[in-house]
Amino acid sequence: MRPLYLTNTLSRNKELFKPIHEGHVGMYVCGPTVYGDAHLGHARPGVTYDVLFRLLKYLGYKVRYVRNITDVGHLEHDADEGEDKIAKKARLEQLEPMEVVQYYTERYHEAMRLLNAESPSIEPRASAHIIEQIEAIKIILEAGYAYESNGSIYFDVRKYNRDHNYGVLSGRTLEATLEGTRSLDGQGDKRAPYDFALWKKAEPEHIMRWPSPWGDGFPGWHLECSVMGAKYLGEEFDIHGGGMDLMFPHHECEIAQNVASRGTQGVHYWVHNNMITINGQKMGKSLGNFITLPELFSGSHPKLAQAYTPMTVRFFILQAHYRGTLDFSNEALQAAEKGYKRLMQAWRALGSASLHEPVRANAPEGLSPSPEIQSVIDAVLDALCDDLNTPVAIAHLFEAVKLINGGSLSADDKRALGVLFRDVVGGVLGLKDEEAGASGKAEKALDGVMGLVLDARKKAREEKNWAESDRIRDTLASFGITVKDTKEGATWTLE
RNA sequence: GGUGCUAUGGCCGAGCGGUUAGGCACAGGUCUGCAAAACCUGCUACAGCGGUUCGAUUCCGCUUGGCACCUCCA
Repeated sequence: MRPLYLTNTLSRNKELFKPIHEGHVGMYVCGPTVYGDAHLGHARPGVTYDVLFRLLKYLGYKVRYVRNITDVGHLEHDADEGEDKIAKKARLEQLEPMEVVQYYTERYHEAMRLLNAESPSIEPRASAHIIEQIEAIKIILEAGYAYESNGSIYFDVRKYNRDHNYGVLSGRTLEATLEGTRSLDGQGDKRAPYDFALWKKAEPEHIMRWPSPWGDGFPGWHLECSVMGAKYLGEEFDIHGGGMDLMFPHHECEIAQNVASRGTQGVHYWVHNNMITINGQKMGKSLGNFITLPELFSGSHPKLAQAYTPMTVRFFILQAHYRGTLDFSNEALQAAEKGYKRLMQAWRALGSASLHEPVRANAPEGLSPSPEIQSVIDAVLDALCDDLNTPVAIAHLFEAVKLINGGSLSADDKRALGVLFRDVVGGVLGLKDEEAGASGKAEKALDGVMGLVLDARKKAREEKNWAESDRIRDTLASFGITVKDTKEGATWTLE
């Protein structure tokens, strides 16, 4: 099996990936809070961990990929009464909380589907694991690392830090944590500002609530990942992914909870993707640069010069390394769109037969491509296995594009590249040709009609009737159909 | 204030102690009735100041700038 290296936040180093159980990988990724539409930021982990999932499978691992849905809601401190986000939205729209959850969960799934992100193996909901969370709290209480205060349970960070290291992941010390802590609502119940809630007492107006030994309430927001990760992947598992903004406090607290409740940090490799910025700044509702995925795909946002297809967005994300910030701008997206199209065009030139075949996780079998082609193939795979270096992999793919466009490839070279595109571009990077293939009835009809039209134009050209030829081309262009004359004849694309 | 990250050519974005990343844009050329595409060529950057080194964009220090987290956040 080809070795895979991943940057582990715990060590801040690139480490050789070794799964706990040979041939199997357990991977947990922090999923969305479903109280609003998925935004540009969600696309980053959505695509990044999808590629990791696909790559692991390509390498031959059997992978269980768990991505949670946070439907209990987190405390919203900028809300009036520390009201639950989901409950607040429900109040505003006069909906049941679970109705909101259902609606946005489906919207999220649709956005991920459009981005061609595969479904996780398990997608557990926090609300379906209240019992497990209560059990975990009991254990932490018994272990002495939590205390009850006014109907809520808090994690005793100071005590924990005496026995263990609170800050292994983020590199913070307790004092450092204290420095920046601001005074927040409901701090009065805590012994120390850095203590975090395991269980929160529900005020009467709080809609989302569950009974517990400590009265009606809801679980603290760090707990669900600890509990669901252990439930579906075991008390120790291989990979935990999420956004860098979750590193502290969320992931740090997860580790503390794991150690306190089961005596192990639980996670072997912490993988963190960086943020997407807009003109150098983080996206935020208050900054007015908050773009949702539906808006991005339809172009309906003042910051957008045009609509961008899901594959353009995916390609755009893949063109940067996941650990660096990625700056969004119309220019950058437009450049990505062109690059993506060029890559797809080369794929098409390779022969459409290889486009939609099922992926088989094998190296080109029985082919003997030229050394030049083989080295490109190796370079692409090496890059992907080097901490998911998709930009370098793509750079090498463009070498292949040049060779393909150059035309003098042997049959074996073409087939080897066909396998590379099918398994890696399609299978691992998850890129698909948005223009390929007529699938619907209307598309098939258009295909036929276009054949007819181009036939007529061909006739006109043979008669050197340029006026008629150009008239057809210009008219088609006004419908958004671009005609290009190649050596093999005219081709067309619909914008 | 604390913690961490970062500073690359017109734009996006890799990388590295000595070699052209790549994409987009731009310019010239080939091809073409024209256009587009494709192909070829050009554009050779690494914030500033010191240091280590035979040699630094790549390592170290300082300066200046940017960003993120510390508060829900992908």
